[in-house]
Amino acid sequence: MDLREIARRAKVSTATASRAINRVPTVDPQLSRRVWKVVEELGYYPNTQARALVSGRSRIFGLIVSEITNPFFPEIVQAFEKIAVEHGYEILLTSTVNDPRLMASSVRRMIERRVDGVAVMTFGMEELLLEDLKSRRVPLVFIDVGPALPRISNIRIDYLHGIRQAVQHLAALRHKRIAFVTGPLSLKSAVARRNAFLQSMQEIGLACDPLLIVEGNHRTEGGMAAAEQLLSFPNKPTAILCSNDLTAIGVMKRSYEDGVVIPRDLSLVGFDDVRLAQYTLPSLTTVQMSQTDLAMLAFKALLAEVGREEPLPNGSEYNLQTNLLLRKSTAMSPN
Amino acid sequence: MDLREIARRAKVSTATASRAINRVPTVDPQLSRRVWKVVEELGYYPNTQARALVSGRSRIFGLIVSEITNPFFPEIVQAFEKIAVEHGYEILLTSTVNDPRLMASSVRRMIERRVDGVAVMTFGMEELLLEDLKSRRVPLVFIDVGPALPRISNIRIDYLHGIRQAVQHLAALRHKRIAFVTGPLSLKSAVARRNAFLQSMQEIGLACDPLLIVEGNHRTEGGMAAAEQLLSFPNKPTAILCSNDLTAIGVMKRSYEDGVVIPRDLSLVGFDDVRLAQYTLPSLTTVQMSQTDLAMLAFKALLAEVGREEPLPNGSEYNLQTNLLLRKSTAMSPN
DNA sequence: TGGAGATTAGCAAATGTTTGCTGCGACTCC
DNA sequence: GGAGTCGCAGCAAACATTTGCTAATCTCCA
Repeated sequence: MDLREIARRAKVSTATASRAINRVPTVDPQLSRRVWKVVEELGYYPNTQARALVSGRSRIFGLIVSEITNPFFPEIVQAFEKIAVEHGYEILLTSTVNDPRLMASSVRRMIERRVDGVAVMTFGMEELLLEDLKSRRVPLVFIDVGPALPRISNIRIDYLHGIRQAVQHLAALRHKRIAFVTGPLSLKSAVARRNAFLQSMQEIGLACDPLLIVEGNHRTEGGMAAAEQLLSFPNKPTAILCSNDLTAIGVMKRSYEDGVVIPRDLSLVGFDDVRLAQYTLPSLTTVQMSQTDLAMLAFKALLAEVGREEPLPNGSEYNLQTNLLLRKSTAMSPN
Repeated sequence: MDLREIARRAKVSTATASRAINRVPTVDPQLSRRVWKVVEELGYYPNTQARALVSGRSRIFGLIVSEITNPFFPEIVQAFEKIAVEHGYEILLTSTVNDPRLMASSVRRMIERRVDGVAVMTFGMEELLLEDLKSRRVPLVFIDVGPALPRISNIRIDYLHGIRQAVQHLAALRHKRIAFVTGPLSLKSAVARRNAFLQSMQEIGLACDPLLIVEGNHRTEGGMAAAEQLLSFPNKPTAILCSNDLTAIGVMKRSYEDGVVIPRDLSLVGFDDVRLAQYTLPSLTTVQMSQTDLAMLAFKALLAEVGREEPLPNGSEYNLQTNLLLRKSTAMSPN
């Protein structure tokens, strides 16, 4: 069943049928009604491929995330999908699992499906692989790491604000030896978080023992390994700040196994505020970075770019704040 | 840059260029090489929309899940995406959040994009809304609830196997008062799990106090509410089995708040085996239902259906086993 | 009554592929 | 050497839409 069929049954031309369906105002209301009647009766849905072909717009946005199984991302996907659907867009989701080959294949898939724009939510990996997209002038939106070029937007995340709050919160609880478990340092966002930590410590004149900065991988195992290391020191930290919540969950796990009670013996702060952070034992104090806002900003950035006739020479910028969320995993320092 | 451009530069017709790109064996290797050279040089990617239009196959499969933020589903999405990409398919993901309107809009989006098949992973809600897909002869695959019709496959889940293991495990630990927190009973899968529990209890001659069967919602809050209720009884259960892991995490949370120590005071068993179940405190004994296998079965079912000339009159069936996974949340009954 | 102008329906081209069919050239076989 | 066969390149139609342009009809006024 196609538009011609509709046109035939409504006794109009396909042109008129098309215009009626797209609610072009120049078509006679009576004809329009006739067309719509047939459409409803037959349950006709326009063929998006044909539409895309002639209009040159696929109404698909790509969404590249680093790992859909990291609970941070499903929330983004959900929010992005919601707003996309509201605007008549579809989403092409790819999860790169930090594998350059998968990233390359993602890009290829996006181009083949002729996406109208791509949100790159990998927080700083493999941007070089996006050359193909750039050269095709596909609007892109990045988290922090996008170059200042036409059609490329950036969402700037204020890591410092939330992390400074966290450090000051711990300092107020008399913690002096505060450790930081980073993400993989190949990730720009992980480096940014660590730097925000270092700066916050320095600001309030707290020494930062290099032994207390250990590299994790933004996953639970990394948190466990880091905790194992940190808790083995004779002069162990009394508080640990983590580059993301999954890492903090790993630290919790390892502490539990070692009989270290949180928050009595050890204060713990995460980053991201994944939904599950409310359900850890004890619930996790963490720096919130709103996944919903992030997704909405990214979508709006793309939509704005698609709508622009002449792209801005340096792309546009959006900002996202982070904020400390107090829960139950921090307490006064034991010593 | 399109196929015509490639053909022009390689000095062949578009027909030959097309065949070369699709590796049709009848084209002269020399011409083929010429075409491929140009393709590589220009970084040409075929336009999937045009392909879909003429071939009548979009090479997109729809994937409807009930909630992408439930950690059970991202694993499915990841596995489904992986196998789909390996077979040159794209995936159109929609999350219905158990909202009939969203389900309806999902279906509409799938039809508009002309998906070649849809995997319905909602475990038993709103199948009636899929009429549109059925009437268009789109291959569908369901979990348990699909009608026996041509082009409709089912993945039958053997809930009883794993749940029976769980019940017997608890019985062996001398538990007598075993509670069960169900999912929303509007979900067929939730009912099936509860029934498997009842049957398992009966098999070994354990009484089943109706007060100990309480309805949750497959989310953490539901687990918390259920635990609150169960732990308030004077004659409280010594073990709780949950319809999914999120529920179990809620039960854990509430128990922790009430000072009930798992597994010393209360044994707990989940269902699903989400990745996080390894990281709860203590780690969660649960009935595993492999998300990867589920996704792969679903994909294969769709692929088989797409490849079939004449559909089977009653669709096809696939089976998935469930198995108890022992971890640390169960122990000998305290009394 | 005629003509200008406004309104709106429909023709046909265009989008980027795939593929059935035709036909050309070369080879085989008797 | 000629008929038959085979291999393979290319023409052109088809897929389902949108949209620029043309033309037909109508309105209104001189």
